[in-house]
Amino acid sequence: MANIKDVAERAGVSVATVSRVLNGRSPVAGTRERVLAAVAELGYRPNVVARALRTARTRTLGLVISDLRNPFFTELADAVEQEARQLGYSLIIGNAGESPEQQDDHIRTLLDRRIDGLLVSSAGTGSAMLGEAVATGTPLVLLDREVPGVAAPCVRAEGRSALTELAAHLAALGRRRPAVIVAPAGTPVGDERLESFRTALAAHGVPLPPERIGSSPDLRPEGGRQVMRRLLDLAEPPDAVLATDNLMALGALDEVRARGLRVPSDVALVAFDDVAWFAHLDPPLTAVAQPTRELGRAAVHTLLERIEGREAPSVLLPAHLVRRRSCGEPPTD
Amino acid sequence: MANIKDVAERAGVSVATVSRVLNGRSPVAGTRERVLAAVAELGYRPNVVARALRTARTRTLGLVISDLRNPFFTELADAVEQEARQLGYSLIIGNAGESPEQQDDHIRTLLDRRIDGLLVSSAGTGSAMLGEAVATGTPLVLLDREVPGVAAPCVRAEGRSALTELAAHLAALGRRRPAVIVAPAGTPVGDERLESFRTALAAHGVPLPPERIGSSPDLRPEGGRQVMRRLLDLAEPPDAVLATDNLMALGALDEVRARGLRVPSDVALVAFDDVAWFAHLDPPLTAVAQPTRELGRAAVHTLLERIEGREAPSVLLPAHLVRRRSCGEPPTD
DNA sequence: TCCGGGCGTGTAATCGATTACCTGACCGGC
DNA sequence: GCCGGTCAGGTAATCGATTACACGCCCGGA
Repeated sequence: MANIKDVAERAGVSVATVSRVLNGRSPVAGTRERVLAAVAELGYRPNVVARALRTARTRTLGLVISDLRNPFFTELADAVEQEARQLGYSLIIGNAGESPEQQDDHIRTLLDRRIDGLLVSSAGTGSAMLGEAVATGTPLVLLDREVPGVAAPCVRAEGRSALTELAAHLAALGRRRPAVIVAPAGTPVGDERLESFRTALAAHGVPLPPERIGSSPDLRPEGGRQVMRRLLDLAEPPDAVLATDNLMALGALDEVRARGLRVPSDVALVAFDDVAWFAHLDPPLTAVAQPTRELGRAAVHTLLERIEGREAPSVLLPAHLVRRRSCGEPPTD
Repeated sequence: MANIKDVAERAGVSVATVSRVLNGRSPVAGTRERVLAAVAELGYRPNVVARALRTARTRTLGLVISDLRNPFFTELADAVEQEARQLGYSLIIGNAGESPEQQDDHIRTLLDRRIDGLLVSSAGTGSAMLGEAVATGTPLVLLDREVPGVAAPCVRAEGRSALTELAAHLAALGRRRPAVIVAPAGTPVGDERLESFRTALAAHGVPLPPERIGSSPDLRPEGGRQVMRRLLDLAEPPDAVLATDNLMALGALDEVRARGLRVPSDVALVAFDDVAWFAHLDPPLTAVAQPTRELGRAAVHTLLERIEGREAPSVLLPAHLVRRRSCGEPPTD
């Protein structure tokens, strides 16, 4: 592959001039054209590696995602990638698969590659490498999940208003015994969603007793199914269940069906994260939709602010309720 | 961040010695330990960018995936990433979103970054940049989709045996009017699947007339739904439908339900690509499962062969039928 | 005692760009 | 006619590693 020296020789100028032409600096018309002609003839493309070494900027961002196979995170990763590319950055995606060790492994690799900035939707309750990242001075922005003790802005959605709407929706439909399937203990988002929902229900005089709150062992269908099993075995089983993650909701739905029960007539089901598939389930699932694309966009912008040395606050975007048929009402559209 | 010179000074040796210690060459015990101690004290990590410039190897692979939001490709990307990482390579994923322009954009960027090798599951019928990649001498391996005119090995699954099994399965269940929803015209995999299925059906004396073959305008649910609409409007509607992609199958299912018909009693439904969600649909979908993990693994290995300058043949792995309930039989397990 | 070989380590070139600094040409004003 | 300013463009240092080559030391054999 041709390098800058080849171009310089062909155009009869020095490498400095070639570099200046390509970076839009001084040269005059005649020289400029000769250089551009040489570039075109040789099919020259600057070596990004060499440039990165010299300028100490790789124009690459890193994204460590907690679980790429969870469709919510797939969408989020896609949104981040698109925004990054639009702004001239490449993105290296690492999938932690909900394992803190793999997450650390990825962060380590990304730091070694001298990425300009790092986005992390942390698996588990955080990890040692996050501190290391901050220590090296690599700009860091947390995505979707807050990590206690890590000094970095966090970009995520808040469910308060959507859950308020949901509580009203359920109350209007006469559901009086709600239950919640929450993420494994210690996940901050899960706790927040639970509390918001409890508060919203209370406003309608509907209680949320401890026995109708189940913590799933994992963020996968099987975990959701286990909790749903326990809930349906209750002497007074719930008439509406909110799962705080889309995969857990799927497992919960499996359990309902396995018992020959029906959604929504026997029990209403609502999920967090409105993934594309929900519209194709039977019945289509009512869901709290996070603004995925905006989250990705905001995350990249926040990170770029930090890369350019500016302070950047955390971002909280509102989620909203998408009413479908899993609570017993016809869809609004 | 500390560099190799800092380590050398601290250990009282030259940079060459540090490099040799870190790369497992000559130095003797005493020196070696002093260097390692200095490395530990300074928290030194080699600068991958500088190393890549010098050695002309980035230890990075590129993957351009046709549509990251299609769960089949998400799984495939995940499989590729895991295998690459295990072998000491990072992976940069680019999502083409089924657009040849975006695909070219990504390939361009990846070549500029001097990745060691490129994996592409090409969107559309291929693109100009694929030729460019070959021209630069960057090792290239095609994934899932063959591209005519591009001289590169292709790693994919073949459905012949699974479709033979499927034809027998359908025949045994008394389905005599099969139909197929194929990918947009010109997609080689789609054509192959269609022909394999036709041949397999013929062995059971079941015809597949042209009016029961519908080509979808895209690889998304809406396209599948449109074709299904046409099929169900036929004077003699099909009693079994095979969709050659998982998203088209979803749309087809929507149409069946929208008409108040049932799967499998009114029409059987089978999809290509066994994505995790299929098991959670109602009824769980029978599917032709591609060996995703093995495909990813084989793709990375094939690419590494080429990177090391060896010839590598194309790889064809067998898909297999996963029987669930969407054709009318209870699941085998 | 001297010489050769092997081994450990240092010196410096190199990868391909960017960029600070310098040079020389040209022009205008006095 | 001389001097200073402007500007295009060249020279060379630099980023942080790897590695060819050279050097010096030590040891063994003649």
